[in-house]
Amino acid sequence: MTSSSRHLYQQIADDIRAQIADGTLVAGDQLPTEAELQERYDTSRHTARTAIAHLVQEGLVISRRPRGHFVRERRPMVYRPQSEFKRKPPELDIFMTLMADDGRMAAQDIDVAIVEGSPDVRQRLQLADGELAAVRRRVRKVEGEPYNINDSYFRLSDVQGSEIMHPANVERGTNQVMDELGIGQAKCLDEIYVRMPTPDESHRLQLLPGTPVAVHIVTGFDGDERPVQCVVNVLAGDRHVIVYERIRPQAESNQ
Amino acid sequence: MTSSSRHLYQQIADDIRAQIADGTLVAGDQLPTEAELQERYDTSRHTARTAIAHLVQEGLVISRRPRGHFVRERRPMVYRPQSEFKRKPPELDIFMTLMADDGRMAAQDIDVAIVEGSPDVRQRLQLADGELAAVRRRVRKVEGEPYNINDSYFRLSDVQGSEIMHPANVERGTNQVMDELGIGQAKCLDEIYVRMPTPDESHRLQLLPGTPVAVHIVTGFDGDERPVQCVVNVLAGDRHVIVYERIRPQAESNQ
DNA sequence: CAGCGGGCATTGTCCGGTCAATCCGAACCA
DNA sequence: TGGTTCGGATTGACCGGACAATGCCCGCTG
Repeated sequence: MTSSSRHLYQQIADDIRAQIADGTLVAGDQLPTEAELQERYDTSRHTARTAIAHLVQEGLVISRRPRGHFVRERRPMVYRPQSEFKRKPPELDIFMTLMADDGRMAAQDIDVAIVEGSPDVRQRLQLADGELAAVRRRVRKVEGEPYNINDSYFRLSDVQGSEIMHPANVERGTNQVMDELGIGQAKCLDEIYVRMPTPDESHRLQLLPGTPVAVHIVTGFDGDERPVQCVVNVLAGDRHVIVYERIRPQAESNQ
Repeated sequence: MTSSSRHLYQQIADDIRAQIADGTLVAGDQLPTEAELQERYDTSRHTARTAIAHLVQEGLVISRRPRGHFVRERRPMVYRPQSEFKRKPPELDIFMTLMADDGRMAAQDIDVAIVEGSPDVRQRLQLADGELAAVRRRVRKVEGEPYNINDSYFRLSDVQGSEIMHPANVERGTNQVMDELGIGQAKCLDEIYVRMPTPDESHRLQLLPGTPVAVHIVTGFDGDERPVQCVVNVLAGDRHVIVYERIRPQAESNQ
């Protein structure tokens, strides 16, 4: 069927991948079982397994033991870092309607702690030696499934005794609270890293094998360029699209 | 050493992962060989291999056959979607200096073609049935290593006969050319998807196993909300940080 | 008809092995 | 001294096998 220079497990994977690409196999379909592949390609179970394992690592296929392997589906939700600063809901949504954005934030587990913070966080908050941070840790869930991990770090001295330290949902938003505390953000810097999850993240987000994560770090600065907040978001790659809108600086129509 | 309920290959992987986390093993260090692990944990080579394979898929470890397995290093370059629209180089670079941003764009291979375009692209450009697109495909390299794939799609009717159709570097930038053609962009929409690479992408970007990609799609609109350009960037996850700056709308200091 | 339980198909974890491919370095030769 | 050859260490690609874990279905039972 395929060329002979490639390894057998690659040929098997290629064949299945091609079937997924051309629509012979669609999302939700079951793949041939390991035993079937073993027979069809006249090989060992080990080689058939290796082929499937590669497809799993590519995020194309999931295993539902002991039912078999299935073609994976992908339904990303829109993740919009800018919405934090925007009053109006976004316009510019030509194709957005495709996305499954219906299911609402059902729940979020919140806990608050006083911590040292990782070097990454300490650096971004420009904490002095020995200075501590407060962190609000949230796991956001949609329909029971965890969607992202959201850890917001503050200088402890900025927020001590405030509403931010209470492990309850702040209805009007923590940004509003920060404004009231006189540490409102004037601008912020977003960094997005892409990598495979740690086993811990994988567990907390209930990620399937072959699912990378996006780490979105927001460092907020007040009017004097002083960092006042550092938010670390870990997003499941298969459940998100990150969206930004950009307007050209000297644009004529700034509706 | 570790608990017994977890599987043996997981224990081995956990131990090595812990050593990487706590600095016993640092970037570039060699891992124990499969034979060593086999003996140390009194197991089969297969199990030792499985443990290492997991670490490879997590992006923590690379194989340099036949020298052994090594702790992977990560040196991301800053990728700044907004720079396209900014005249001045960015300010707000408190910790940016950490990043290895020194090596310059050494080369980029360009080719131009007239294509139908994938459904994704057609939809974003709002192409009518049968309408064709022009595409400038680029692979950008730094020091010989490919860094990202950059495919810019245009409506063929917009750019036919223009400089954009020439497979050569356009010194003053294609955006400038588009302005001159009267199809300048007023705003644009960025989408960022995170997933594992296809084998083709993996090959073109020379990705190591366990490296996800970010797909950054920019749809550019003119003053009348008409899409005039759609750029698809595929970025190697281990070689990029995506960075945005955001200024609060009604900010007082808009320096 | 509902609930329980046991068989069964399938994947997951392990064991054992062989041979090939690859890079390094040391030994050897010109 | 400089190049070349060759062996060794290591990973990669396969083979074969055994048993465990897990849902699902079906048939039995109350």
